[in-house]
Amino acid sequence: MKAGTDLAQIASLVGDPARANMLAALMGGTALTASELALEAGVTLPTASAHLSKLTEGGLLRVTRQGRHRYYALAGHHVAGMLESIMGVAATLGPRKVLPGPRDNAMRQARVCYDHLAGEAGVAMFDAFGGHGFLKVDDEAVTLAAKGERFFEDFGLDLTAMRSKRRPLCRACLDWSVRRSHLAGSIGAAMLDRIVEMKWIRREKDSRILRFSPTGRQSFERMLRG
Amino acid sequence: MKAGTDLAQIASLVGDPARANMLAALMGGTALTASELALEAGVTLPTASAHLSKLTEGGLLRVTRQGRHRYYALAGHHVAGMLESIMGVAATLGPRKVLPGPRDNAMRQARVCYDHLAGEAGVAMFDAFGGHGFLKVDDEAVTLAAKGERFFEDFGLDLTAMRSKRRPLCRACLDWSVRRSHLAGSIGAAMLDRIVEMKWIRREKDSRILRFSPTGRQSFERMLRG
DNA sequence: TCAATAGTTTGGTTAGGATCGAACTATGAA
DNA sequence: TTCATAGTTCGATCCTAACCAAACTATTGA
Repeated sequence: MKAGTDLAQIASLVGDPARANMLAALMGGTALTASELALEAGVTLPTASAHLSKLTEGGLLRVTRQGRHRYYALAGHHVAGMLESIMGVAATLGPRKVLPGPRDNAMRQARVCYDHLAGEAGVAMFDAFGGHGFLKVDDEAVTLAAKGERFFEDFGLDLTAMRSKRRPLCRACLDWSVRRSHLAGSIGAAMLDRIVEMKWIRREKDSRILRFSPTGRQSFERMLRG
Repeated sequence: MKAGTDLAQIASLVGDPARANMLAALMGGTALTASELALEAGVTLPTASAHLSKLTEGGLLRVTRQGRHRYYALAGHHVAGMLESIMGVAATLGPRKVLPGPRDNAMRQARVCYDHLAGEAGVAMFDAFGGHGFLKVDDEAVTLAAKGERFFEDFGLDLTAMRSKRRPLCRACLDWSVRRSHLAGSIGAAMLDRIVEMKWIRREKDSRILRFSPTGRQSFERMLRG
């Protein structure tokens, strides 16, 4: 009985379309202001404000005030993980009836899943790392292999710093668009950071879509080949 | 926009207290009839019936007819996983104000989480397996070690059969009651089966609670010591 | 100090959906 | 066949919560 109440409380927060759209927008990983989120959800500012209070009250969002702006972000990885797992269930409900538009296609190719690379590019990267023996993949269980340590360090990641954090180094995250796994965890996040830093990929404004630059795609594919 | 709609659709199914209670009851892993679920949720049969149609329609439940009974169960592990992840988020929202009753205490000790052992006993088992080097644990990433293969085979599990399934062998599942991980995946499920089979533990009727027999607890602890 | 922008609060409207009783269908038992 | 039990469908009621407009507060800039 108790468990059910808790379940319902959290789920009902996500269960409203306006709020769900806000949360989906925040899956992009960047903090957004109340007005941006109102626009995203297609409601007026007052309505958005009420929703945002509920979400923060409910522990799903974290808010930081900056001057006359209020930036909202997901409260943590556990929330992001929960949202992805809900999307995962949604994705199993039969293939989409509507044909994917161009926007959806871009999403399917490469997008950010909270703070790491997802979509076909993410899956390809995950598979390549497994194939080269950088990661030891036992379905959902992923561990870093010695060969991988060298590779990631060479690529510019600071593994020792990451190990000191509580967050797991590698994690498999089920991709709702492709129904296969991509790389999450702190290495996943750091890889995306580095790839953006090197300008292989550019984040599209106010969206989860990632766009490869022509040379970036080449470099990325060269990396996958090892 | 699209992602938000999907999110809301699934989440709103879980977001109703009556439905959430039904789902929580089904986390026990056993299929239940419509009347049992009505009782569990505290609603009349007609209401329950409506909810159950929505849940099956929505792809969260699977129903099998048996004579004049209809047995409902979770549609799959992805649904169970989603529910646990929602509970996980709920658990982070500050410690419970109300003191845990005796029922809650039993739950906290040992319960079934869909099909594997959870609660303090589950966490203890997970830690022991990690400590003995049966499992290699890198936070959430868990892999089976050679030493573990021998152990589990000796304990009576058929690993080769499990490997042929799509389900991962080992997975860490965050325990909402203890805020630490326990063992899920097919090995987790098989371990619970075996432990019940050997009568170390007995499932309490119509509940997720597991009760150790006195000798069972001794054997269990002996196993943990290795 | 005044104007402009960001966000919250208040009050009133509306719609969706949860609920139940009563009538109906289906399966099993006598 | 007839009765009992399991479950669904229908119709009506009721309540919550989402929504917006307008008024209000807070921060920045001039």
